[in-house]
Amino acid sequence: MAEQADSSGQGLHARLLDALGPAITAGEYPPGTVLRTDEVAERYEVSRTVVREAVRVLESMHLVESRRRVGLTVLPTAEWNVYDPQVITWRLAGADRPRQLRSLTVLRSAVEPAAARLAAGSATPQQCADLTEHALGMVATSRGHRLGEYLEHDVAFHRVVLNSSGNEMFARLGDVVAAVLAGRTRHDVMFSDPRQEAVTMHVQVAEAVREGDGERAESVMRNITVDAMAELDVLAP
Amino acid sequence: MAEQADSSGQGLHARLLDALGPAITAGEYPPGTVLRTDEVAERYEVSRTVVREAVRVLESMHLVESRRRVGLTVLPTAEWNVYDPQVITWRLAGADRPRQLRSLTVLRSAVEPAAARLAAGSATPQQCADLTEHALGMVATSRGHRLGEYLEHDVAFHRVVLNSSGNEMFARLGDVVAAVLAGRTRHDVMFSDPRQEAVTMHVQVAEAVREGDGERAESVMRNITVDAMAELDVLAP
DNA sequence: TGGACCATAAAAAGTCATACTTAAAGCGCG
DNA sequence: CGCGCTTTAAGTATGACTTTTTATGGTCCA
Repeated sequence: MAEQADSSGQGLHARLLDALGPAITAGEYPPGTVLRTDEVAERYEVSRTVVREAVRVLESMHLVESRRRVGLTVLPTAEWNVYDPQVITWRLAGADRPRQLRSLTVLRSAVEPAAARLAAGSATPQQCADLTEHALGMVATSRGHRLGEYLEHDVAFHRVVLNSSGNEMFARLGDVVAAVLAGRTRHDVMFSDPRQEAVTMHVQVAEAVREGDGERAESVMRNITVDAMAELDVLAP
Repeated sequence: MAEQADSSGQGLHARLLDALGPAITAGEYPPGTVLRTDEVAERYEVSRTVVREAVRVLESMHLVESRRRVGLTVLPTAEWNVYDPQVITWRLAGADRPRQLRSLTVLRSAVEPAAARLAAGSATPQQCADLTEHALGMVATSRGHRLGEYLEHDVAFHRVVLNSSGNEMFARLGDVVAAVLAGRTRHDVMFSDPRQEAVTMHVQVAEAVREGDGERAESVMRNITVDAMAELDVLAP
């Protein structure tokens, strides 16, 4: 079973965060808006302590700035820590989800081919096995409207590639890729089964990595990401 | 002048953060270590309020986890939000700086060529002008041990490329690139002037972007990053 | 006698209210 | 026009109380 995600955590401060974060990232409090601690405390019926803790976190995400005698100022979008998983989650849940999905897909297009190339040079036998397993899993579930299972294998596959690259910066993008992939199928119900060519390419990446052919792994993965971009162009405005 | 960086901020909680963050990322409190709020409060001579605020931030960076009846547990490295600018700063200042520099350079190698290609398709005239200006600035300062000025142009150049890509995820990596470039020259005093080929390549990227030649912009930028990787291999073990 | 299960106690984080300190924005006076 | 005072809101500290979770210990059954 999938984990509970890390939003909606326990504790008042976490719940306040899950109220403020989405509100800010959704533009409900546009940049330049000034809030006061007491005001927030009253509105959400929590103590100032709780508000301050939540604010410290928002501040570390560069969503707001707290200044004495002024209050909490919502910062312009350009300042936000857009790599923070929580910020990504909030934005994906909000109004500019399409734009966000596009940004992330472009990032994927840059990172995943590079990761695949590196993976070919440093994946462990276990990782190669996992790769093959999930690629075959995708094949097996690519027909018959088993999108749920298909997605799980797809996500796992890309996670393994990123982890196998041996680069921790790449590895940490696993959640991002998962969010993008999940978003794709969840957003609009995909009636049709995945395209067979896409499935085949995953198998090929697994092969290339197993054989240590970085060049080919990168190249095929690049085609996968090109596909993803194209798909996005069809679905989104 | 360069900005004051956002570490060492005002406020006790920020200072506590600047004590705990580097200590944790440096492995001074290894993963699994358990701290208690009161203990920390006493050791750093601050109130529990302050400790809790700092902890909330560390928690949002996934450096620690706070559990009732247990305390603050330092999380394994794999959990850390390695894209958080503050975490990057802390780690670059610490012991595994070389490893960190390498990770970030690999990331650059994946992202910057893609960014250059996009920039060729969407850079404004102003951005093209800036690009040319900084490329020429690099040429002008590439001889005569003017590394300080050279670095400034270099950083500015790469920032403009990333911003011109029109992708906010890429744009936000400007600080990372700046940190890597700065680290390169600061770490070991570079006696020799930059290689002329490297300088020339920057001029070529500026040209390609101006002419809208994404293919070439990407290709030359890729060579620049290959150079950066090679340089790292020479300097680091 | 040994093990499993449940109730209870203790420990530490979480929450709240309050009092007090500090910095800075804005106003008014010289 | 500028200097300083006032006022405001964030920052800090403390103590009392709540909640959750772990660990302990004891009982009951096999």
